[in-house]
Amino acid sequence: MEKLFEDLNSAQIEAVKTTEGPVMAIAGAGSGKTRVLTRRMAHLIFNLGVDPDRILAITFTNKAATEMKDRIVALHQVPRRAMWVSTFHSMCARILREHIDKLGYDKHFQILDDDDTTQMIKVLLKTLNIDAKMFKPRSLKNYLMDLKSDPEAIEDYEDPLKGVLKQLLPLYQRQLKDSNLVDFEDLLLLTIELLKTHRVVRSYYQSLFQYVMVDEFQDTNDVQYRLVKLLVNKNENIFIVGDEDQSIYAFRGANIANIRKFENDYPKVKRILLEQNYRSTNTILKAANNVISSNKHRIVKNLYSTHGDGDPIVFFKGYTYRDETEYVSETIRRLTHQGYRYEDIAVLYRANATSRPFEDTFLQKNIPYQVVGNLSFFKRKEIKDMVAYMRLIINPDDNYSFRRIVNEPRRGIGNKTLDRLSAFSAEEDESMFALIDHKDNPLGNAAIGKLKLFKQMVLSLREAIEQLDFNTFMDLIIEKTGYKDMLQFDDMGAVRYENILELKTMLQENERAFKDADKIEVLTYVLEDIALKSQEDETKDSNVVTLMTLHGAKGLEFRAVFVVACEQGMFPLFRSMESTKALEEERRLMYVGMTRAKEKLFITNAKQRQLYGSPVMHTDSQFITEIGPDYLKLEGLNKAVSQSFSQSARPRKPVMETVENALQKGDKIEHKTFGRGVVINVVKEQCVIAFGKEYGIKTLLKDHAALKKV
DNA sequence: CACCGGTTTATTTTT
DNA sequence: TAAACCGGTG
Repeated sequence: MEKLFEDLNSAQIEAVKTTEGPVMAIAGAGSGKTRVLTRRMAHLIFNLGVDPDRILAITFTNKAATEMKDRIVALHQVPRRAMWVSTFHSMCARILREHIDKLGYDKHFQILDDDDTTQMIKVLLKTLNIDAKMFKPRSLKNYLMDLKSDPEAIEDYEDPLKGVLKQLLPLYQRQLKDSNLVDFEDLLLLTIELLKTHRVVRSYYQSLFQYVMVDEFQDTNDVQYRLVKLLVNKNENIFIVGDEDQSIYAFRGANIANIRKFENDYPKVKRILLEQNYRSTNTILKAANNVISSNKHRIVKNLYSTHGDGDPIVFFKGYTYRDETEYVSETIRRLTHQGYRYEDIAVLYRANATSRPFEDTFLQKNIPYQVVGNLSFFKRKEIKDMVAYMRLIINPDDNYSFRRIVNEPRRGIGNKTLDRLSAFSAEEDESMFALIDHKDNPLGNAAIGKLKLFKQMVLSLREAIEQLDFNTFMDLIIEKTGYKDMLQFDDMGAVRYENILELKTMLQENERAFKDADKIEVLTYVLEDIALKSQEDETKDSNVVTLMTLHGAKGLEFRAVFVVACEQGMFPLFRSMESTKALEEERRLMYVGMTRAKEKLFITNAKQRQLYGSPVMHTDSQFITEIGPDYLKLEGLNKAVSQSFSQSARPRKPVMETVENALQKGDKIEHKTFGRGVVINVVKEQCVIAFGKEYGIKTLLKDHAALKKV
């Protein structure tokens, strides 16, 4: 049993062995945080005899949860299902599935993902006669979610937005409940409500979870913090791990201050610092440290590594993005000749769209790759449609799914009809599906006829489910709904059909896992899984280069890492350049990116990049400057034009200077009505300016009178 | 109601 | 650039 500790350093051992009372581990990048968590869990189970299901371990992503479970299972024989190792959201779903009836929902509730929520808001805006141009559904969604966790905050908004939100929120919430749906925020909030209002349930879970661990604590938001507090019992056996330098989810409400708050709320807390880095070379660590040290207000850590200095970081600058993708491809080729495998290499970028040109080049050069997280499998239209069919079959009250597929494939049921039926549904307080053959419904006979046929079909599928295995059941769905026929006329039909087959496989796997369970229960569970795992994590393609966002890379490591498109405006993003807070978060993102690399780090960019379809000139990311010249080896344009660090050395074209002296990219401006903004592009007489949230991005005449440089 | 084609518009990160 | 949106026609 001492094996559990033999490859740990003393700080790590302390973190593993201190099981009683509140503990906070400040874990720098690459300090073996996951190892500590896993060992701690193993220590509890095997040395101290704690039941696996009495430990609650919260991770940030499904990927992390799966990995942790794998490690424990591999280490010792513990049944997977017994463990409470999950994300906040899936933990909540698991609790609610058991108890949600106490809050007036049905236990077959389904989970609405973000896209669904936005769609729903769009429809609601229409019924409220609110112009979706003035109030973007996407940003309304964000406001709405914020408001749900903090209803008081409504007073902080100003009319007309305030008025819109006041109308929208109750309507949205009622629709959800009527359809027996919950959104991501509800999962957390309803669980809190449940625990607060039901003493018995609360004390059950509090005594069940003898030990609670929370990973990536710097990324918890206030609601999640509240939830953790509710689950921890008076023994206060809570262990949190975090690193404020890696907090990159403020946009989702993550609150770094929660780390400090934790120290206040649990005064007996023991603080452990994990400073030894097992991952990167000292060059990489020092460079990353140079970058992050520009952030104010942080606990200064002293990361060190025993891996030596290693190679310098390469900074390649290309003229166009083509140069950049070429360079990355060639370098990958070279690395593979030096013994690197494709799976040792990652290409990281700020925004998903950046992956495109890299994919093109890799394809052309036969470099095997995998893009993580872009259009996830479960977000594809055909999959969403199939899911909607299954949801409606399980739960006919689900107006949202009803609307999605009632005319997919085309059944001659148009928007007019649906709007009427929807309004009627609101009046009668019954689902659209149920009201189809209501005697007073305000629809034409033709429409009623078509709707009745649809209803018949859904009901017959509902009857079929208990008798059939999932394989036959899915076949029946695509057959009866006409979906299969529709695909034959679709250019993408074959691919879409393939995807549906994949979904079928997934259902069958679950069928096998829960042999004796009721079909509807299993299906409910699978649909929940799909909603929570919109970020597919089972793409375990072997030996391929990984392309992903910097956010997606959190918690991972690679022997060689490329951080690409490092230009002012791309990374950090234009929008983030206005406020220090946003800029500091971008900087942490850079820190996370750099510290993913074990041996080799490449930072690349291009002077000119295609943006919104037209070429735009960019300067180097300020983060490159922040690394400082000592750790960088220059390649590409850098070499020819000498260093980008001495501004004066760079020759300028005087012609452009005079033409464009009025406004330039990156200038901060003030507009009479739109307020402050940043110029993100200048094309001839026009310029594109990013204003604050309310106004978004606007294209204006460059020398407009309302514009003023600040 | 479905379909076509022209026009506008938006570009961050994720459970 | 590409996807979403709009408005007119069959």
